[in-house]
Amino acid sequence: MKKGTQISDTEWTVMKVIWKDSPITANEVIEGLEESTDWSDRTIRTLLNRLVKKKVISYKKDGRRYLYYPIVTENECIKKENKSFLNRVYSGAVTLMFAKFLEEESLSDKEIEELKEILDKKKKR
Amino acid sequence: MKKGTQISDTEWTVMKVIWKDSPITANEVIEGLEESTDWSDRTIRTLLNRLVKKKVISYKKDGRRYLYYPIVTENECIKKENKSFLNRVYSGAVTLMFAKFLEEESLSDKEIEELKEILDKKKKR
DNA sequence: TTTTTAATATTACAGTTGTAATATTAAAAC
DNA sequence: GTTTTAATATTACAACTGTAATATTAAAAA
Repeated sequence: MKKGTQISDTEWTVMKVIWKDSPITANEVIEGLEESTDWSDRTIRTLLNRLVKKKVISYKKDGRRYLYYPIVTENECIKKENKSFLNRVYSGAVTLMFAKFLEEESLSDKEIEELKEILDKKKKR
Repeated sequence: MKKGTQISDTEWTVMKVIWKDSPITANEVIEGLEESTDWSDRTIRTLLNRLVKKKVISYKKDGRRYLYYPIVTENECIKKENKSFLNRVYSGAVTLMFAKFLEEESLSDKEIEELKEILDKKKKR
């Protein structure tokens, strides 16, 4: 994936399937999205092609099918998105962002404890 | 702002200026962005027009100038973006998102304490 | 070997976005 | 009142997106 490359909304949806289980055929991706979307199989194939063109995924031929696999890790992409979101909406202010999310998201006590632990670990180092 | 309306990257940049100080003239917005961007004044006027068309802002005439003001609050927009980001990248998993951000962002001990306090308050209710 | 079929490749098409340039118009200046 | 000028309005244009439809081709079936 080139430096400035972006993964669009719909492309993210496809990538989640691929990251979860690859190598994967087009048909398997299509199947994987059957329940959660109402996209035509054509649409999903278009998205696969675009992701190849963007060098986010690649493929190996297997007979007449392609086996797609990611060439960028999910973690890399997440980090990019994190940064871009944080800047776009919060001008980089992480704590403000956390506060805003906590305002609206309902978390269980357990989740809250989990987060506090993460924070503590963060502090120690 | 209609339900499905999106505010683009560059539009967000403009909106931050308007939310911070409105009513505001086009020239004031342009001035406000002079340092932080290298956009032509033309570009900024285009963005103002688009924001009006999207009903994110409106204006009152003042002689031959327009005084722009937001008709959607920053908080509303932030909430929308939060939700859409959380779903796009994390499929809605807040704690995972927090964890990922904490992995890469360096926070001061003070900030960490601040966040823990927010979490505690959250827990009590 | 010819036909069928299931993959992939190419093309479509309108709306959005980034990034302006040009045109029009109303207020100021003369 | 006519000219200048500074605002706004309209137009531009390519890349990216969402959402497919059609065309081509290589493998399978007959």
